[in-house]
Parts: sequence; structure tokens; C-alpha cells
Amino acid sequence: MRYWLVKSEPDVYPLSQLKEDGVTPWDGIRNYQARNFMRDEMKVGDLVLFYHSNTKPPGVVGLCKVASEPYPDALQFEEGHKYFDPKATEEKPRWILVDMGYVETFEHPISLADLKSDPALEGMLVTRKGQRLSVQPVEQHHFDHIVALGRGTSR
DNA sequence: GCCAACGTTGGC
DNA sequence: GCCAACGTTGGC
Repeated sequence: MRYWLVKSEPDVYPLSQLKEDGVTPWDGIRNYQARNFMRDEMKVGDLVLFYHSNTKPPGVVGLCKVASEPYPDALQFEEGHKYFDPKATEEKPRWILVDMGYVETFEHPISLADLKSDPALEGMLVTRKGQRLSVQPVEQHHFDHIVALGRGTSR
């Protein structure tokens, strides 16, 4: 099993919405590296840190999980849609996603400042300046540490 | 294939 | 709202 982090702007799709929906297609990803992670490396059941970006404060607010095999993002075919891609066809889709399923909301969200100041989390991608990737891998020891912080079961 | 221009992300 | 960092586009 591998571990991941996905970013979402709470104004657009907060974790509370995923809690309501239960499962949602992780659509609108238009970055090849992020797509490749979803298409090639995610496995059903992988656990994923849910990160709120572009908010005050940004940080990890809970957990979700990979809930489907990869399949084409339907929005790429919707003419006029923000995520329409004229170069994508049903035969040759360009954008591939997985479903995300709700797991839990942390009692203690971990802000980006917390992530950055915690020596146990040194080297995490999300704390790197200029790191914009919205789907990224997380090392297991980082993941475990964050979950313990989020649940309030560490220290 | 280079690289300038442009658009986007996302912290602050 | 600003702007640094980075990805993408398109002219040449």
C-alpha cells in the first residue's frame, strides 16, 4: 500500500463535502505528473491525506482513500466546461482520474506551518517552496506521524 | 529544440 | 492582492 496527499481548495471542494458525498471522482486535475500518479500508481485502498490549499491556514484536515480503478475524467469531453479539452477523445482520453472515498476528519488539523516546523516531517514534498503538485506521494513514516498528530494520539 | 511569453498555483 | 515558482504554449 502506498500513501498520498491531495490538495483541494475548501471554497471549491472541502473535506466536509466529501464526507457528505461519500465518494467523488477526483476530477479537474490537469497536470501530467498528477495524472500519472492516479493512472499508474494509485491502488484501490491507498490512504490519502486531504489537504486544504489556498485557505487560512492551509493544512492537512483529514483522510480519504483511493476508491476506484483509474478511468477517464468526464469533464474533458464537456464542451464549454472549464475542464473541456479539445484534444481529448473518447477513444484517446488525455485525463485519467480515480474516485476518492471519505475516511475521516482529523480532530486536530495540521497546518502547513506545523508541517514545516516538525523535524519528523522534514523532506515532505508539500513543505517545499514552490511545490504546486496537487497529487503527490507521501512516505509512510511521514503519513503515520501526521495521522497520529491529526488524531491527537501522539505525544 | 530553444526560450520568451503567458497562465496558474498557492503561500503570505 | 501580490508575486515567486513553475508548467505550458507557440514562434522561430
